[in-house]
Amino acid sequence: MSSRKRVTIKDVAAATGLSPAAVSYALRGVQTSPDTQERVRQAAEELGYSGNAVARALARGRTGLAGVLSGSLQDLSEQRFVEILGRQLGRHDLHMVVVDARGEPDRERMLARQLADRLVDGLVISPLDPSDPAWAEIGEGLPIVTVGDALAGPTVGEVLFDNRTGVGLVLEHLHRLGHQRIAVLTPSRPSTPDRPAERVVAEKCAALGMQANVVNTRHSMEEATQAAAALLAHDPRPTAVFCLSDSIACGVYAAAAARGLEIPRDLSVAGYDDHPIACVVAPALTSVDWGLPEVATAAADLLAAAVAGRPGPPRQVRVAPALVERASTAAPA
Amino acid sequence: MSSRKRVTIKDVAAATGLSPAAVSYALRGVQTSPDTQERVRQAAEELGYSGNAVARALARGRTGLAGVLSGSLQDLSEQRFVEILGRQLGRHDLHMVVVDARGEPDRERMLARQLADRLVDGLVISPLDPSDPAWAEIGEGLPIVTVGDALAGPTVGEVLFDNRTGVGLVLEHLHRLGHQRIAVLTPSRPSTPDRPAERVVAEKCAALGMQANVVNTRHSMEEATQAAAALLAHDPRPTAVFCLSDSIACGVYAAAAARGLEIPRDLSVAGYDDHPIACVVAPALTSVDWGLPEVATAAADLLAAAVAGRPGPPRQVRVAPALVERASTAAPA
DNA sequence: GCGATTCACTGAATCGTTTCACTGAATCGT
DNA sequence: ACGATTCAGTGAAACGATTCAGTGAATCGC
Repeated sequence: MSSRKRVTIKDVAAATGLSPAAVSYALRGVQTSPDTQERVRQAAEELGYSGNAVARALARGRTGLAGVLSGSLQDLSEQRFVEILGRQLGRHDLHMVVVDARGEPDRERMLARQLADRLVDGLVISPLDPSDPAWAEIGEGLPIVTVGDALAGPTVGEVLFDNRTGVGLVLEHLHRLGHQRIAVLTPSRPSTPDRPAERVVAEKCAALGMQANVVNTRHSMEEATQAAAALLAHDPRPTAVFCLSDSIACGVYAAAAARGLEIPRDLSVAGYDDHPIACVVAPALTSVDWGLPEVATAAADLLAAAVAGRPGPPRQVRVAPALVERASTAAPA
Repeated sequence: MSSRKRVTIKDVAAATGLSPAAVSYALRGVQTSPDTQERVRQAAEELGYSGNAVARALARGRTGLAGVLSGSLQDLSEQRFVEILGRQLGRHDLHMVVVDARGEPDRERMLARQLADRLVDGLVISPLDPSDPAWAEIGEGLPIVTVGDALAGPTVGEVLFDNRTGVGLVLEHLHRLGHQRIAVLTPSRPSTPDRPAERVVAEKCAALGMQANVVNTRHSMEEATQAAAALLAHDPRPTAVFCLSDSIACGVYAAAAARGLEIPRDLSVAGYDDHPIACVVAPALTSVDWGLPEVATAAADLLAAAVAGRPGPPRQVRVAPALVERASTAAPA
């Protein structure tokens, strides 16, 4: 590609007859006379000089990069989260390194380790497996902000979802409508049956005296469609499906359509996270709103504060869920 | 956070009585005896050593990072593109730095410059303003793969959409159905009226003798909803709306619902990019499929090849569009 | 048994910045 | 006019790896 060599600060120094140190100062407008600054700026412009971010990062001990470790980027809501988070991190001059655990806790741990090697200044993570002891070690050397569940290790900030309430809102809603035999589609892998959200589902169903068939799938619409198809072929068929993401709910819509089931007449469907498309699918999807924009903003601010070295105890932000009742849930036939 | 200092290669060297160089070699399993390697590995483990990615990047001249410059991350299809691209880049041991131009060409140029400062090994970009002369300079020093439109500068690979055909498929479809007065919702900012896709729209409409009202909006569903609301309040109302993304189409759905218009009876709607939700919205959305997974794979492979220094001329991949007719388009009333 | 090759490892240079500790000159207050 | 501050700028030491050139020792072929 580039035939001629990269131009460094030394080249600018040579061109201006200054020392590299002076150039470094001048370019940042400190400790130098205005006319020197102008002279340096001009020379830099002419030579086409544009720093070397890696060298700068090594010297200053900061890369300006924030790691974002998504549990599953296939989920529409996580995609949206990344979009908004990026916008908010940008306000603090941080860029995102986005990596995707794809629902696999092992991969999540591996990626966190990789990123922690000083490539990123901090990490935002919505953990698949918040109880993994590895977090203690990783959080030791790197500012972490966790989103969703509390982490088994030190963090600089936590944006915690009250999943107990969130799950409760949906299950009580379905219970109130008269559903007794429901299915729950969760994005967990079998290897982490202990995820907080799922534990809450089991507890709450038991408390309400509902019979719940909990099925694991992934966030991809395609896989959720398959899982839902299997579920709906079951006899007796559940009267309602609670999906732990709106992406999964979309999969259920597709499976229901394929089977000729009409929502909500033949089947109630509830989602989770309240993605904007919940209003556009038909029938409009009942879901649980967490105020994702505020969540992302809080996460970004917490991380930025820690990266900038602003002191303070790990701050917690608790976000409350709100059930948004739409047209996809009704009393069973 | 971390009370004790970061452990470096020198610490491992001291612990094993070797030189830093030897440790460096041993950890990569070259030029050292097996038992030394084992000894080093063990010491590294005990000390909790885990390289410093920045220092490594400086020494080797590679960061292992690929920049991904999205035109507008609000677009569901771009989000999906990022997800798949990340998966494919991962196969080549590249992580993604994801940045969002948010539809602003100026921001796009600024971000490209920022990333180009050796922070990333290469850049994947779906350009908002492919004709910007700045690309020449940026592409000079950095492997770039462009997705969508050809860039006004050197690249190592191009995945080109045949927008002429893609736009033509939709417009001909609408024309065939009998639509004469249509609206086109594009995500462009007014500052780049010259984007290839839009130019094609104008040409094709003229060729078909259709009257097209081209309106700029953004990829966010909310903004598209507003733009569509204004559009639908117009008298005479267009009989069809062609949206240059499925996200925008979702906005039109919302606006149509708010106005009590039934799709496709009162209004035909066509999308672009064929996101999976096109099947789930109601009525199912007519859209144009580009084979996004293949596009992302091609882009990742092209970039990885260039980053790895494999030679070869800039390869071009042209992808052909396919119209997917669903239930959102019909003959006007 | 002897020169040539391989092997395992070392020391020092390198990557391109930033920053610390100085220095000589100019400016200051008194 | 004199000691004390600022100011603009320098040289060298970080930052933490990789890698080049070199060095003894062991191994090889013959």
